[in-house]
Amino acid sequence: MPSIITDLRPSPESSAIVRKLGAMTLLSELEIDFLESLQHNTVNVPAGMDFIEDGNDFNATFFVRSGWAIRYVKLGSGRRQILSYALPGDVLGLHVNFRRKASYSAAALTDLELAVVDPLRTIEISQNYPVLAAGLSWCTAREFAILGDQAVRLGRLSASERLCHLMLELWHRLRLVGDVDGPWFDMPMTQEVLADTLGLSHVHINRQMQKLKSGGLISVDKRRVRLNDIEKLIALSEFDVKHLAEFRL
Amino acid sequence: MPSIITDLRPSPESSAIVRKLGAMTLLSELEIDFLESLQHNTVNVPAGMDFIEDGNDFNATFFVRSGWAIRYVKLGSGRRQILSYALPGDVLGLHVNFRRKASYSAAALTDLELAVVDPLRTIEISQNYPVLAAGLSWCTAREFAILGDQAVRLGRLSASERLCHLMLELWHRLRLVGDVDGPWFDMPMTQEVLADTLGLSHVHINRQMQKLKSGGLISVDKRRVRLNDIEKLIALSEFDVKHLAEFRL
DNA sequence: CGGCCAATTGATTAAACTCAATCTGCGTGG
DNA sequence: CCACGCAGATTGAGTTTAATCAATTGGCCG
Repeated sequence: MPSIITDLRPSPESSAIVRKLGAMTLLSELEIDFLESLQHNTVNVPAGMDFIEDGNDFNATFFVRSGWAIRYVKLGSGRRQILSYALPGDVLGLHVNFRRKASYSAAALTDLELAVVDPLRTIEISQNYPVLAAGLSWCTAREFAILGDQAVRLGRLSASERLCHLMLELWHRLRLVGDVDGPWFDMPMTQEVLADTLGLSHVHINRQMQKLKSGGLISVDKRRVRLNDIEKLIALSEFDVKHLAEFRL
Repeated sequence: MPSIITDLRPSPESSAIVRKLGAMTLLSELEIDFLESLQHNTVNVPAGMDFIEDGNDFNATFFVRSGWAIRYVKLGSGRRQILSYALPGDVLGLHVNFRRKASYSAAALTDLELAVVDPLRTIEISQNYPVLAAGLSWCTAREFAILGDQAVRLGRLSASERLCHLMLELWHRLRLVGDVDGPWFDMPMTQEVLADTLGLSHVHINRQMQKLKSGGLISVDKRRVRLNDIEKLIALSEFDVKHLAEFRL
C-alpha cells in the first residue's frame, strides 16, 4: 500500500506545477500525465524581457516551469509597482478568457521557461479533471491571499517588516515546489526590484537589509539568502503562514 | 427586434449582481431567473458587524445585494489594512471551496443585505450556465485587477493621488451597478476607515481631503462626494480605466 | 443637556526620500 | 593579463512626507 502512494507522488523531475499541486493533494497518474501534456509547447524568455504588456491583447495562459517572473504596473512618471512574483509552478493568466487586454505587465526576472497553454483548455480541465480544476481554483485563492499580503506589507508594515515578510513569503512558496535549500533560497532580484516591490527607495532597501544582516536575522551570499530564525522573523513581521498553507481537498 | 433586447436587459429592480453582469453581456431570462433564485437565502448584517473572520472556517459564498462591506486584515499591534470594498453586485468567497479557513476578515461598513449561497452551487453554475460561469470568472479577473490597483496606490502613489485614485475606482464600480448620481456618489466610510484603506493616518487623510476640496477637484456633502473633473482626477492619479472596464464575452 | 464619535487643528517627531558620490564585482576587448 | 565600462551596491547629507501626540470642535442622538 505505501508503495502505491509513493509511486503516485510526483517525482523530483516532475514539472513545477505538478510538484506544487502534488504537495497539497494526491494526483493520479492520469492527472499528472495530463498536466505534463499541457506543457508541451514551451518558450524560453531571457532575463529582463517582457512577455505580457499592460494594455496589449492577452490570449495565452502561462505555466512557469523554471525561473522567476515579476508582474508589475508601470506608471507614467517612471514609477513602477511590482504586484507579485511568479515562481516555478505558478500560473499566469488563468482568467484570461474573460479579459481582452492585460491589466498588468510581466517580465522575466531570471531566464525563464514557460509553457504556453491555450486558455480554452482550462475548460477541458474543469470538465474532465475535477481534481485539477479544484487545484487551479486553489491556486487562484492562494494568489488572492498573496496579493492581499502584498497590500498589507505596502499599507501597514514598516520597511524592515516589509522585507522580512516578503522573504518569508518567498521562502514558503519556494519550499512548496522544492526550490529551497533548508533555510537558504535564491533571491535573484536587485535592490532596485526589491524597492519597487515594497514601495520603498533602493537606498532605503540597502540600509534596511544591512540592519537585518547585522542583527543576525538573515545572511546573504551573492543572490542567496538564509533565514536565520524563522520564528523570530514571523513574529517581527506579523507574517501569517496560514494565508499560504491553508487548503482543503 | 430592439424590444426583445430591451426586454432581456435587467430592469432596475433586478438584484445588483444581475445589473452588473447584465451591463457587460446579454443575459437570458433563464440566466437571470437562476441568478435571482440563488439569492433566496438572505441575511441582514448591521453596520460594523464582522461576518467573515480571519482564521475561522469559511463555508459560504456571499452575494452583496445592497450596502458596502470591507475586506481587511487585522495586525497584532492594532494596525489594520483594508484590502478592498465589496459593493452591491460583488461576490465574496467565490473560491471558498478550496480553502478551509478565511485569510481575511470582512465587516459591514453600512447595513448590509447579503445572499448566502452554498459554494457547491457554483459547480452547478459552471456546468449548466456557461454564460454565468464566464461572468463569475470575469468577476474574479476584475477583483484581481482591483486588488492590483490597491497595491499600486499603497506602494507608489502619494497621499493625494491615493485618494483620487480610490474615489475614481469607487465611482466607476458603483456606476456599473447604477449606484451613482451623475458625478455624485455615496462614500460611507469614516476618515479612519479611509486611512486604513490607503495606508495613511486619519489626520493626514483629513488634511489631504481638505486640499482636494479647496482645489475644487471634489465636493463633499455629508457622506456624499462629487467628482468635479474626472479627466483631471484621472490624469492626477494615473488611474487606468481599462483595469475596470476591460472585458470580453 | 450630555455623551460620543468623527472631524479638525497645531506642534513636534520620525521614517523614508532624494541627490550625489563612491565603491565593487565582473565580463570584455585589446 | 590588464584596463575599461557598467550595473548594482553602498555611503553621506539634507529634505520631504507623513506619523504621532494632544487638544479642540462639530454634529447627532437619546
